[in-house]
Amino acid sequence: MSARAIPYRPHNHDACVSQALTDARTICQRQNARLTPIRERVLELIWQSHKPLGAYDVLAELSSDGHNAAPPTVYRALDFLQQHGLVHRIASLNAFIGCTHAGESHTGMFLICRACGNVLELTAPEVSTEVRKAASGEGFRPETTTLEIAGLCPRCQSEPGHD
Amino acid sequence: MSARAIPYRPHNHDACVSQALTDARTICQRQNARLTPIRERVLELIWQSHKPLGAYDVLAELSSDGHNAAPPTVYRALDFLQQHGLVHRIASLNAFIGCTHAGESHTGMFLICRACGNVLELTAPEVSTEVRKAASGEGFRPETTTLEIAGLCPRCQSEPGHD
DNA sequence: GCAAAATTTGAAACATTATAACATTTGCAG
DNA sequence: CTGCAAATGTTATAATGTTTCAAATTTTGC
Ligand SMILES: [Zn+2]
Ligand SMILES: [Zn+2]
Ligand SMILES: [Zn+2]
Ligand SMILES: [Zn+2]
Repeated sequence: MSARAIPYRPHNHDACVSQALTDARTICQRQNARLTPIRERVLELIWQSHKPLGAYDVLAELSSDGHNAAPPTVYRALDFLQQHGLVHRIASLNAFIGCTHAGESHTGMFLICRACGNVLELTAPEVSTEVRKAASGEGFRPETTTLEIAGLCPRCQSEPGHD
Repeated sequence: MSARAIPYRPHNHDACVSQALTDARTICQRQNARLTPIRERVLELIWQSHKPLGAYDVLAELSSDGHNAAPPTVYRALDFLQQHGLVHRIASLNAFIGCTHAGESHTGMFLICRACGNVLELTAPEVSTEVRKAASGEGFRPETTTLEIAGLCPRCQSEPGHD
């Protein structure tokens, strides 16, 4: 819930992870939700980088932990984490990423670099406002928004092939 | 490429379909693309309603046509139709829907009714503008936008359970 | 503490969506 | 006609996600 690093550039990512885990514990406590070991481990795995991770990638990591897990284990953990706003699903990639605005009420907008795979989550109130306007212009009552932008991140525009 | 019907309400849908097919023929001719029988049939099936259709739904329809099709047949036809801007894939549903702005350069925004399943495609320039602004504020160069809004259409707000 | 209830996890099978690889056919240019 | 490229057929397989029921764990009421 403090200032966020820019995923596209090298940074102390361990700080991202431990911040995310700390935030998650706080949030779950506030919501009387149980952040069990499996759930916490899945969150940690999702946060292993700023590139979205597929459910089966998580599963593989759990297995190499020695944990004999099946797909429902992962999907259940991911459902829980989504429900409590700790991870987001990127529909265009069938993959999951840690929320960088956990605890804040927000509608995520995701900038997905097609070259390096990193994803930046933004909150863009002006976008949300225009979306709401467009929807209500049609009499439509919006509930959930999926907004994913694929393109090139600053770094991949200037140094193709990094990472 | 004329005025569009509102999917949420009863309308002469045959007119939607024949308009879509006519437009498709024109567009493919202009682009020197071959709208083969299979591709045209898949487009017609996709247009059978304003509810997105899964690839395997299309496959099943083809089969009941007596056409002995396999998944690649459908996915190839859908790829072709997408490439030529005749259908869109709805990422949040893993399903496909006919483009109502074929031939116009546009970025679709989809209003998806979670009750009746109908989808309205909009072009919202203000939304696109704000998205571009938000992206360039991060130095990001956007290429493709996925914008899908789930919620309740006007009809399902007032008459729950129709259709 | 202790038994009943609710939540969480384990495990096996299955369902759905999508692609890979290679053979065959079709349309078209020369 | 003939040869080439595009399109389709065919089979198999990969990737993603769900259902179902049993077992274990945690919470709750007493
Ligand atoms: Zn980081
Ligand atoms: Zn990048
Ligand atoms: Zn219609
Ligand atoms: Zn509706």
